[in-house]
Amino acid sequence: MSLLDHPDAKAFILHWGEMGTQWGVNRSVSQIHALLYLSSAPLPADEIVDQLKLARSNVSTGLKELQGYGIVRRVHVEGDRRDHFVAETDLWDMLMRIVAERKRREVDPTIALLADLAERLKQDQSAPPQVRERIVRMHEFISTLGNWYEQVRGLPKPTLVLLMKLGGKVARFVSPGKITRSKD
Amino acid sequence: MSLLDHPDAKAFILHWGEMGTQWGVNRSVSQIHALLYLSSAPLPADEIVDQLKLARSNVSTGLKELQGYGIVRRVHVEGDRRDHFVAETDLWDMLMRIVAERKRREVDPTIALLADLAERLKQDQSAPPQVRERIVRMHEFISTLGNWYEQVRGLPKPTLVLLMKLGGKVARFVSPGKITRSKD
DNA sequence: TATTTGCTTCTGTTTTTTCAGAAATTACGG
DNA sequence: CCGTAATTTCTGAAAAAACAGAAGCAAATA
Repeated sequence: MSLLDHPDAKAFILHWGEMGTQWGVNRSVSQIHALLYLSSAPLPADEIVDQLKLARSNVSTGLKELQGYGIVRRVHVEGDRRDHFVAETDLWDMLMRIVAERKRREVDPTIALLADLAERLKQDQSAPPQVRERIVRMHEFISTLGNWYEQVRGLPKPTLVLLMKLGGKVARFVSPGKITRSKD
Repeated sequence: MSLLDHPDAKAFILHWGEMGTQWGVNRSVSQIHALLYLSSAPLPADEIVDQLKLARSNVSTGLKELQGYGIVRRVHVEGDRRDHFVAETDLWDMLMRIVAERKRREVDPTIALLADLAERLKQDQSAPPQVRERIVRMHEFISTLGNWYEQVRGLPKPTLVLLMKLGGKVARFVSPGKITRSKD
């Protein structure tokens, strides 16, 4: 029996698909992800074809994409030749993997380009000062974000969860003006 | 003289445009944004048309979109009937505005839907337990992220910058196991 | 080793998005 | 107010992306 027959599961899967399109992810890909996320058992590609009414070829491509993000993996099912697929169900892990991959694909190349431009502009006397200054600042800004991310993603998950729950209260430790020094 | 004649400015603008497309933003829109970001003076729409070689109509739409994000604003230029436009140059403000707007447009509706589905599923005995459980967890997860964001965005900018620089070191205050209690 | 089964890659079609130009509307100056 | 300049909205064309089905390939079975 298909998950798509449950109106709520269906609503979830369709919405997830639309979400994807808004963030530059193919609709089919995010629908496949949503379906696997809700599924209680590993699904073979054919099953996904039937439920989402997609062509076999696209399901194949979509699964590859999701595996590239590391949020879907192939599993072997006893006595079945076909590959089966399951989605990551730990939502922290899922988010972290998505962010990591998008950084790798999109942000890192951007930082590399900005570094390059900033470097060249520092030499170039003929460049309009505004251009130099603003590209340099953009480079610094995105690099700073990148460094912050690299540090935070290294923290153990329970710490992250704790920090998240703490919300704005972390600010108490770093009231500006009084620089908090760690006693190493 | 056009900014597009500077190879570095041009590279920046073109790359910014491609970045946009990857995150679900129209290429023209992000190019317009990049051009305004680098520009030393407010630009009228015609100027943008000339430099980026876009149709006047699309520049109009693009500017409206950017104003919707709050990262471009109209300014009046002495003795010129035409509207002129400038981009936000404080990158923190820029980022915060983009995030705020995307949350409003895409995340908030998602949370609303998930709340709805989770609510209904708690009643529904016929629903597969996996479906109920996972939709509920997704709702909790995204809501938690949303709450965290709402708190953090309220912090003064200098505090944010400080926290960012602190990076993973904030973890020292919240070592798991030892729950940090605030003394209110 | 031939045959079936499952998976992927390729190709042409369909759908969606982007975009230019025309038409319409609004604001401004005389 | 009338005419003109500036901007926005509408519409159809062009470009890009998504997709289905076919063909190709690989692996397993017999």
